Amino acid sequence: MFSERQQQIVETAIKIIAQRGIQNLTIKNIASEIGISEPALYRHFSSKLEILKAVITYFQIKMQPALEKLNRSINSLNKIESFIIEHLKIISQNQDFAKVIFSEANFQNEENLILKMNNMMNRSHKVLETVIQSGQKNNEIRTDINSLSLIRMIIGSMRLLVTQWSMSGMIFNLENEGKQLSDDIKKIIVVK
Amino acid sequence: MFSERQQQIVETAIKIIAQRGIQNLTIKNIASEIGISEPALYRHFSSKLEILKAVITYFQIKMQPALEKLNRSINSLNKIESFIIEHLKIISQNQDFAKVIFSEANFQNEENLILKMNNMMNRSHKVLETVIQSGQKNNEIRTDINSLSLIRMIIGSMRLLVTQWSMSGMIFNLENEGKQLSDDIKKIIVVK
DNA sequence: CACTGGTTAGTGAATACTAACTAAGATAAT
DNA sequence: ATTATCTTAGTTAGTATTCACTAACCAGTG
Repeated sequence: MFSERQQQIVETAIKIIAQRGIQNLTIKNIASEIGISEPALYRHFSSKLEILKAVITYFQIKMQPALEKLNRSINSLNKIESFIIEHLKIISQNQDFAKVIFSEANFQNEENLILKMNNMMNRSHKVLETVIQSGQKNNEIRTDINSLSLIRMIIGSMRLLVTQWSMSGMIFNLENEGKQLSDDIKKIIVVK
Repeated sequence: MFSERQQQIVETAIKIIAQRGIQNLTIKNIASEIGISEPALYRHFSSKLEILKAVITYFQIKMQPALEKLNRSINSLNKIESFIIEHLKIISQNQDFAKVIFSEANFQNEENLILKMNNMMNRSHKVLETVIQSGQKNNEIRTDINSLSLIRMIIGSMRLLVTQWSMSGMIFNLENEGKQLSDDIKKIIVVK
């Protein structure tokens, strides 16, 4: 899908956004970070917009395993734990992701990018929704709470955790803190 | 604190960020939206950075009442409900806020702005933390869940709700949806 | 000898900000 | 009360810099 050079460009773009903000994502900065000239970039992407689209696609590819692994659990609560832990594992292994992935606002002014970003998010939410609803049917997850609220609490707290981790300068261990959060979420949603 | 013109500039800046993204927040765009010339802006703010600082201060001022009103309740659960509802009420009355206020990434490349934004957030979290901890002492809020996790679930779900509202084009009623979320949160944290 | 992936040199447009000037109103001196 | 001066908030016309992107050329590889 992406050539090696294209991958390098996308990774460099993410790095620049993470470290210096989207305002500093310029063709010149990407090129000089890689060590090639500006026009050389255009041999690999036809425009800056195409690079941004590729950034989102790259996220999608990288985060995919977090959605697949949860099928290995049968129990709904374990699936939810897996959903949380696997997402956080990938993010903590790709630290630059944290500053960029949940900042929809970064891409806000390009219709295409919003759509692409929304699709990615929605896919993720849909997976969690399915897990929750089947868990409620199986009487593993309490049914006196709206499933939409549960989704918002789970994904919302995950996202906030990542934001806090990123704003703190990655000062704490994301996976450990995620395990604690996941345990607390399980306690809260389980049928007693 | 802010002159009328300064207020108008700040409000226009928020409007532009909300509608066209931070990349389109230029002195020229602010000026022409207001109907004055670019240099006239510099009579009111010494630089673009000062305008962005003022944007954050403006948020702080506007959101302040949401933190004050919760003291009118005695019950901890009601305080939490008030925390959620009052925040959402202000945001739904200032729709442009939604796209900007929770996007820390927008201000990511200026040390001063990150600090200012973090302070604002932390103040808000501290208030909620106090409520939760005193609620746990009074046996109104369950103590088998880490208070930090509770904070993350409440604020995280609130933020996600606002993000979804904003990304959907404000298609649903934020306050109603917030009431539902708040009810579900109360159910989940109350001691039974 | 064509293709791939580089180069140098440049373009027009946009950006934050400045210089120099001005008209209207407030304040102060006579 | 009139005149002189200062301040405020605006203007037009610029500046240097940066931006995304292009033209034209070139060296190595199959």
